[in-house]
Amino acid sequence: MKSKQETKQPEIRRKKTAEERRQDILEAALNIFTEKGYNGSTTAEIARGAGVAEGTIFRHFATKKELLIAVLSPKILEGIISLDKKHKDPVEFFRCFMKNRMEFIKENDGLVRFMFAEAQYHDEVREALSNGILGQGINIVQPWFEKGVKQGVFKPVPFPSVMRTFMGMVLFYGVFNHVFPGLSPENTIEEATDQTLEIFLHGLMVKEAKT
Amino acid sequence: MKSKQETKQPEIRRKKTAEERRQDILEAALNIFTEKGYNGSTTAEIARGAGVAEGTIFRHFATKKELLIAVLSPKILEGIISLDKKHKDPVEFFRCFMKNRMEFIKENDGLVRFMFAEAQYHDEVREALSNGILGQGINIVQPWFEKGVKQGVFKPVPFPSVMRTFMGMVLFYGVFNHVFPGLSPENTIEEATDQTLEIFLHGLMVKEAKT
DNA sequence: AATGTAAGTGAGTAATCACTCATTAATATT
DNA sequence: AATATTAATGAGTGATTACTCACTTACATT
Repeated sequence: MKSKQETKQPEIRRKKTAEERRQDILEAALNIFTEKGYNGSTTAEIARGAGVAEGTIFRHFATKKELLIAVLSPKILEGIISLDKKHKDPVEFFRCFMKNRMEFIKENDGLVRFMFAEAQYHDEVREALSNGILGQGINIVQPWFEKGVKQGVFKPVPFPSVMRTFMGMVLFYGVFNHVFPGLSPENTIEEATDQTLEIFLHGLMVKEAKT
Repeated sequence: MKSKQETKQPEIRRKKTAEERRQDILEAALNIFTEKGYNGSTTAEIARGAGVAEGTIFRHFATKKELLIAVLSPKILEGIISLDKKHKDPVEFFRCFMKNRMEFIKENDGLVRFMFAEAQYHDEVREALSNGILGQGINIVQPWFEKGVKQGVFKPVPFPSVMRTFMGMVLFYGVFNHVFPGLSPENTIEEATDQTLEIFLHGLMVKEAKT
């Protein structure tokens, strides 16, 4: 009789390290969270997605909320830092930065929308976003903006407004395409970036039409 | 013995019309939804907020989701239409429109954030938003934009990009202040609008710095 | 006053949820 | 080989959920 060996699972035990299991869970959680939202996702579904038992989740994360934080924390800074090149002038910097950000958003579209959606309801998400994105974002953008102002190429608009309009234009790229599909049908990232940057830097009005 | 008269509720019965009750429920639902999100809100809590029994909710709305739709539907168009004045030129129109929109968002901040947050997860919300806001928005904005292009005051940027950047800047005003409080500390709507409009119309760069 | 109808109620219900725990198994240590 | 440790399991649990329904009540009609 081969009862015990065959009736029980023959293969699903430990073939991965604890860390790998953790990553499986995080990955599945991210997928399900972004699709259904935090409160709309169940730990059972996440377990299924990760290919583990539900109890396993709680061995790695004390609560569901802790799982949420763990999912977002690394993602919040990811991609922010990748501004390695030395840019010569502020305009060049903003061009690269916007292109870089919009590509990131295009690729991590669901994640970005999820982060800002859940930030509405969870203090922890809001704080993580605020500390991560804003903190890093300011550190990177503000010096370049101020340099541009000093050089006389940028207007002395208050920096928060610059940051706000910039982020709004860039972040809304993902939201817009998701909520209003069918619009901007064959807009490539390059075109979208160029047109967004054009408005951000030079505005919608033609120069000659000065008041 | 006064048992039956006193143990039961002495006063809470019909003093309002069915329509008034419905409005009470919608109002309470809106408050609780915007605070905790759709899936984070319970019908029990909404009933409490509206001062009715839980069963009463389901006499007016078949399901919780139907309540969500009923909450949003009128709000989606509200305020959109209030562009009654005849504007003389496109620039003037965009100035008024942006000011109008940003005031609306400032006042209905929670609602707006809620709509876009839930649009991530519910097809019905997305469609309502898409049909309502975009449909009406395009009808209003596009003619003015095209008029401006014909007059030579606006650049011939593809309209979707104009709409997207405009909406992004405007809508993100509410999100920004909520997610990143402490920034732009004493920014009045007027200042914020002016600075946003400045960037939208003329861009961040000074004119002389033409390439 | 009697009766019919529409509105409101809240205890009840089946389903679902996040989370637990006793048990089992895989690895490390001796 | 024996033992200890760590990881994984999934049936079970109490709490919570959206929704129901038998009943009560307020009003309108006669």
